[in-house]
Amino acid sequence: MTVATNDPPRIAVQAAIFSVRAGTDRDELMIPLVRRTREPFLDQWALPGGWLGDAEGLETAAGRTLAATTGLAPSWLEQLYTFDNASARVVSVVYWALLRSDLVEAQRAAAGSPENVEWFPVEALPDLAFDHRSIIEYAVWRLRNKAGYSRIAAALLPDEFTLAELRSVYETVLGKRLDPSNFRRLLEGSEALVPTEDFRTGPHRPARIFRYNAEVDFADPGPL
Amino acid sequence: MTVATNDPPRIAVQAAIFSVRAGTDRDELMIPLVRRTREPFLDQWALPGGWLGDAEGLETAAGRTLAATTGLAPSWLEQLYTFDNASARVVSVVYWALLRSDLVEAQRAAAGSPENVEWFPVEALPDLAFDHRSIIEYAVWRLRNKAGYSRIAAALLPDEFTLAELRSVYETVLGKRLDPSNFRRLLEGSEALVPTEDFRTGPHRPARIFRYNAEVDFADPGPL
DNA sequence: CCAAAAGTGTTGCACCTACACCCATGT
DNA sequence: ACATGGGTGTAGGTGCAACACTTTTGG
Repeated sequence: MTVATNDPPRIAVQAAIFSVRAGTDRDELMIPLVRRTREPFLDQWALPGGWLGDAEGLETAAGRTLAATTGLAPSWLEQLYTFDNASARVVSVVYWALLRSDLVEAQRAAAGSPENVEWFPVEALPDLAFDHRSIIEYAVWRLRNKAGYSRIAAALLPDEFTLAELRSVYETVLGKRLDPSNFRRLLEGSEALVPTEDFRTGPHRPARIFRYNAEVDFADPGPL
Repeated sequence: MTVATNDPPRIAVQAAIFSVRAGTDRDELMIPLVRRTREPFLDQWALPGGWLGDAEGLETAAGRTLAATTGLAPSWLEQLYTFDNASARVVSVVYWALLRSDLVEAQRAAAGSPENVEWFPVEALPDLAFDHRSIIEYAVWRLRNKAGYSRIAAALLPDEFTLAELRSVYETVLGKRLDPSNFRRLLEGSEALVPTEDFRTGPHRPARIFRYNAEVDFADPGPL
């Protein structure tokens, strides 16, 4: 692919999309990648994305990419960073997103995966096109970071969940075990969760089911 | 200004540039703005910026804007956010930067301010073009935030400084008074500063002069 | 009765805040 | 001498991590 030196730069939008998958030991943080169908990096895995459409907003374009890749709307979507590739005359705006794991499962069962899309654990990525590996690492860093002071992890779960399920998400995202009792106290003190009257049963004492407090925001003001 | 619907979007780069100015009571956080010379928002104040040049990198363009506005190179430069204005067919990548206050003073004394550039305290901004006011508020939020866990504030001072001078910068950035003794302990425990053998004299006990420890980074991995 | 997870209580440590106090200089 | 800021010491409080312990279910 050759580009005339004075073409105006084109604008691409890409998305690092995260969800969690139940694993045997602990859960895994998963990300969907697409196999490239053209040069450069033909047949390599890459972040899903596309060109910014005429009269299209950046976030809209990111949502469109998400829908094309997963058939779903994100429960969280935030801009990550804007990269330039002066030699290729491309500026690429990368977003990161969270999807509810139950919706991902349902969608896969119903519609299967689109051609050329595959989910990988972030701990075991294949070779990636461009510098997409370091972009993903940066996105993971942001996710971890934000999980510390915000309630984002909730966006990976259904509306209703037990504390153990939520804790498992945090453990997956943060990559370390958390003390159940301390975790409970932290969240019960935070106003972020509302207890329901329902319980999840199993071979153990029933666990109370919670939902998010819709009043509570996800911290940090955002650009606007 | 009218734009054909199918023009490719143009890419603008803007910079929110910060420095501190000694005030009578406490110091002030200052930001340079430029008066617009064309519609829309003719004659209103706005963030300095310009179009991304052919084959120019984003950060390079931000540095160029900085030099044009202040005649200086920043001691800190970081991408803030990318905004779109679909109706105007513009995508604008905003950076934020820190300048050493001594260099700003020296430059003003030597060369004066460029035409149409004026520094304002962030606490007393004029009416601004576009949504630049909220962009500046977001940049201030990021600066405050980062000052908490990083050593950025140092980028606003000369190479050598006393603890009181550094504390004053933190107080300006964070907008609150800090306890001198606790501030000292915090930084002395952090490895971020290296004591020199010099002292700053005045009508009081001489204050030891410090410099930054070049080994210490400014936290957070950045996108690459 | 036992295993397993839910949920409660308690203790200790680390860190931060506030503030009392001494030190060294210029005027 | 004294005013001013530099610099040290210390006591109280807050929050978190670790862990012992009780509770409630299914098998």
